[in-house]
Amino acid sequence: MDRRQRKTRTAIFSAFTSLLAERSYSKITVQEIIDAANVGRTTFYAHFETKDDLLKALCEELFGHIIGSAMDCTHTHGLYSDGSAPESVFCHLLQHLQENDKNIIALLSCESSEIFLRFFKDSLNELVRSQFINQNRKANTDIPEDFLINHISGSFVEMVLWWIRGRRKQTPEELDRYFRAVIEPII
Amino acid sequence: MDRRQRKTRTAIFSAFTSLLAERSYSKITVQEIIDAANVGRTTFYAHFETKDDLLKALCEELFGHIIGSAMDCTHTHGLYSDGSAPESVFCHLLQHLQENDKNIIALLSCESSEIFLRFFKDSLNELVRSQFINQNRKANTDIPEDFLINHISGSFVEMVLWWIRGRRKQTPEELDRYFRAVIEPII
DNA sequence: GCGATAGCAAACACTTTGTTCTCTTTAATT
DNA sequence: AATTAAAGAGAACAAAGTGTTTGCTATCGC
Repeated sequence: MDRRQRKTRTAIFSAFTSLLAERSYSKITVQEIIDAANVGRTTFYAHFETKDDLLKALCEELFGHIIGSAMDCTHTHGLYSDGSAPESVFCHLLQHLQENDKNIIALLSCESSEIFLRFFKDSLNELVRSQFINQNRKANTDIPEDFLINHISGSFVEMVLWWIRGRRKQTPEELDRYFRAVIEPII
Repeated sequence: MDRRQRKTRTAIFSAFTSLLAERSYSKITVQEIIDAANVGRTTFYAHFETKDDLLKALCEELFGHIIGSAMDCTHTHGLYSDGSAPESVFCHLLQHLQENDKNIIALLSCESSEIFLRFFKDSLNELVRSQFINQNRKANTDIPEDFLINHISGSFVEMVLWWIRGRRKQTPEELDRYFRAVIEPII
């Protein structure tokens, strides 16, 4: 990709992220993004069809990265399968968030955080599902697997939301312990 | 309240609900609501300041009712405290949803369902918290109560979302059983 | 029936959107 | 360094949506 293109793309993403820290997604106008990013109107529309399209692109950039890295992690340690392994995928994910790559914390803290968390949950659901396939679990066979998968990814995302709303007072390791306490008894 | 006022209010709510079944919240315009409800522009703005204001009013009408009824329920049976009581608050809530009063199912099924579920979760959180206060629980004292409250209301809402996305194939009683299976072990 | 209140319709100023045009700048390649 | 193709800037545009005002009519509660 052309150096200029990368530059504008970054400028737009970064302006958008800044604006999201102040205002809700629905209240941000394309014009404001353009002004903050210091690009021409035409340029914006050459990169993204609409504001929604920009949001989607940002989400893909954010979570593609994080989930990809978590996927690698599951190859060595599978979910919570082996009891007391300190390295769980969830802990890894939380540490990754903590690092705040691409200002992901700002986006998950903003007024419109739910948009991002919903996107996050969808990606996470796939990850959890892929791990559920080859796993020796407790005899919860009367509870549908699909329900459990949703429960795990759903409550993980709700935990992240809780953590962030509470100003992230816990370390990823603490959070991981909490999460284990509510998830391990049922899988 | 004036009979005419009630009539327009209902017309607007109902038009808004119909539109939400087709299109996402953000793509619905005030003009469309006005046309669908067959009211004058001035009339709409006499009732609601903005589209967001209308949404808020609708949510309050919906969940005020449901949560209020669940509150009564918790007076007799407290959450899941007494082991195998068939009447849990959660089951009650699910049955209430199933009745589809005020077309709540349509709203929770629509493209913008998350807006409503988020509102639902906030109300639910209060309900769960109020029940947690006077309750003899397991010795999970090293896990913060606040975390557990969030986990319970969060995963309930995620379950409802899962249920609705899966076209509500389970009965409220089945769902309640699933939910018990993942919640009772930890409280 | 009467006064008060709610609703309607049209027009309004204003904002936002997405497109089109022309012109300038920059990158990659030779 | 010169060339060419692509990218960006800026202005202007129609179209659509918002929220308000004004003048008039219909309806409610008493």
